[in-house]
Amino acid sequence: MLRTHTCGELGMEHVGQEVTLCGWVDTLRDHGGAVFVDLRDRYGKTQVVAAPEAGPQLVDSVSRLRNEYVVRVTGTVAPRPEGTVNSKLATGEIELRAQQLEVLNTCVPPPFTPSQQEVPGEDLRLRYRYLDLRRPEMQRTMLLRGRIVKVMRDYCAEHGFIDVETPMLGRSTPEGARDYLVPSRVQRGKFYALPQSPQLYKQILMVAGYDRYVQVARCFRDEDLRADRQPEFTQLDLEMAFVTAEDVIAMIDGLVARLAREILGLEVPLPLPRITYDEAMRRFGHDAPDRRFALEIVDCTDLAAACEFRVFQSAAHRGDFVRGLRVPRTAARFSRKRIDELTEYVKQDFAAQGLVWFRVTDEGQLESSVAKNFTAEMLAQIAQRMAAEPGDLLLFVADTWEVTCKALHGLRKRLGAELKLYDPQQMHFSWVVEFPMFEFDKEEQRWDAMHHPFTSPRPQDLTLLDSDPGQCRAQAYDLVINGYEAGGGTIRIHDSRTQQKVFDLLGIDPQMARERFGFLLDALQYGAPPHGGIALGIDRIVMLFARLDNIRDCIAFPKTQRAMDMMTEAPGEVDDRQLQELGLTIKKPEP
RNA sequence: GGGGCCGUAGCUCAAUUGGUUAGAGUACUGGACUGUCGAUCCAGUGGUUGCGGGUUCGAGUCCCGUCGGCCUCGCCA
Repeated sequence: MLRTHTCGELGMEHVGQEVTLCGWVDTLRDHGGAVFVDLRDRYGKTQVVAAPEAGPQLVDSVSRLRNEYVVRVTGTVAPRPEGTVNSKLATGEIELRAQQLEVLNTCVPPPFTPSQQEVPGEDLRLRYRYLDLRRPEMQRTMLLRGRIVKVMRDYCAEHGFIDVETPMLGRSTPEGARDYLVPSRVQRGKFYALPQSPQLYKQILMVAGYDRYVQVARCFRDEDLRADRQPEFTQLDLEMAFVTAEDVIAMIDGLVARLAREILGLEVPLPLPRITYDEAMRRFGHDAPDRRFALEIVDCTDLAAACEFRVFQSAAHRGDFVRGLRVPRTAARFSRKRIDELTEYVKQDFAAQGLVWFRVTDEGQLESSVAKNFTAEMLAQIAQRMAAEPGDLLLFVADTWEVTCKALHGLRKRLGAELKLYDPQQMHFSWVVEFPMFEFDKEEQRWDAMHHPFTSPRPQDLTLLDSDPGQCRAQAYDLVINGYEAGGGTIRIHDSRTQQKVFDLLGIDPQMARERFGFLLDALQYGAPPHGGIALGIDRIVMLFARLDNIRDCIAFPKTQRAMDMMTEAPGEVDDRQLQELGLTIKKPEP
């Protein structure tokens, strides 16, 4: 080792020792006679002093150091003179009296330094990611990520899970997200697909009898990015045989509690709270509600049907819904302009027709530009239904079920943050269960799998497969943290007859099924045990545990919104020779 | 594919609602300084205002296009 200690560990107990440190020059303070260097590595910072006693040559060479030079310093640990102790530094009681300096490497003037206070623009940070990753915030997140993954691995190992790797070069299966494709050289014109998840492999491992499987698995989806979505991301993927949904949920409950305890020092009471999908949509308008605050949706469709206000009445009469939020004690803070902004928001982002609002007066009356369209009695009924109190603001959307869900969820999220209805440090873990098996695709006029086509219906809903697929509920469960889907899983279908039925419903005919999932159907015939599992989004969990609002900050080398790596400039063009070998020609877009 | 925000010195930002020579802090370069820790003091270098067009007597500022970053709808079983 080129060093005897790190820059974060020296203290009073080391005084008098001769030590050698290696690190980067974080800051340089040159006083002419004495020069101070803060030497930084990932463990911390230590002040190095080149004092006149060490000789003019050493002082001179230390003063010629520059930001981010990599150096090796040998010297004696000394207590700092009285009054110069730096309490902001873990090593602030001591300093290293330099005797020897070796410049291990120089550094050209960097576009930004880890020591500067302003965080540079994200494009610059991504381009010079190696500098960005030197920043203490980034190092803290990366370390946290490592600890989280270790807890996950330890927990799974302790519970008998076997870590098995599955292929990255697989075959494209239809539905789901768009695949990233890899052309085959040996079989011209054919393609591998990078896995969207190891779903089918892990089911086949269950058939193989590896009854508890786990993998920290990289997954790829070629879809548009978001703050919480990257084209490649990491899942804690696991699967268990001879289990019910309860068993999987209980297993993850234990993991969540352990993560909360070991990473956040938080005791989370188990079992984690659960609500059904239907309840989530009713109360929160979303299948991954942020339950750190209330602001729940209230249905007023029945009142609307009986009222004189045409917007409400006609919505109710055509089978749509009138639902609203009671925003407590905010009427005074919401000008017409601000309400108009919210109206614009629900129109623009969720295609809602509009927003109907009421302010609750000190006397408990509802006032609004549309209030004249209601009888006093109806207003009172609405106020009562909404549990309105003086000073509240009531917001209503009259639209299809889907639009009311989306718009009110959007409003709820936005108002929750803007009005600071929750402590951003707070963590809320919960489950959403009993998802529908299918959703109806109106454009294609057919049923789609809500989760994936291997999801098992609840046993009591099996008959609904034939009679009323829309009512059929799946043995599916999503882990929700602070309004984010942090993981999701299902009990799978383990008999080929049920599987066939589901394929039929989804319009996957036997031949198609054969071509695409033949290997799985085969496997299911060779003694497949009942099985199920879950995949947790590691990047998102790190993001939430680190209290960040963006997934890129939890990934060492993330991609931009256009799926570019700004450091390597991937994706890049390839040689004609490479294309030729693959039998590919590129159709250039017309200018 | 749609909507929105942003792009000015290496970096972070400012620039009178279109007006003269585009500024500040920091970084960088040189100098001074023996106790600093966001060191301080003095001096200096540094600009195609992302790019292209347009409107105007005059554009960093307004308009159109384009490139890039971010947020978002669609999309993401």
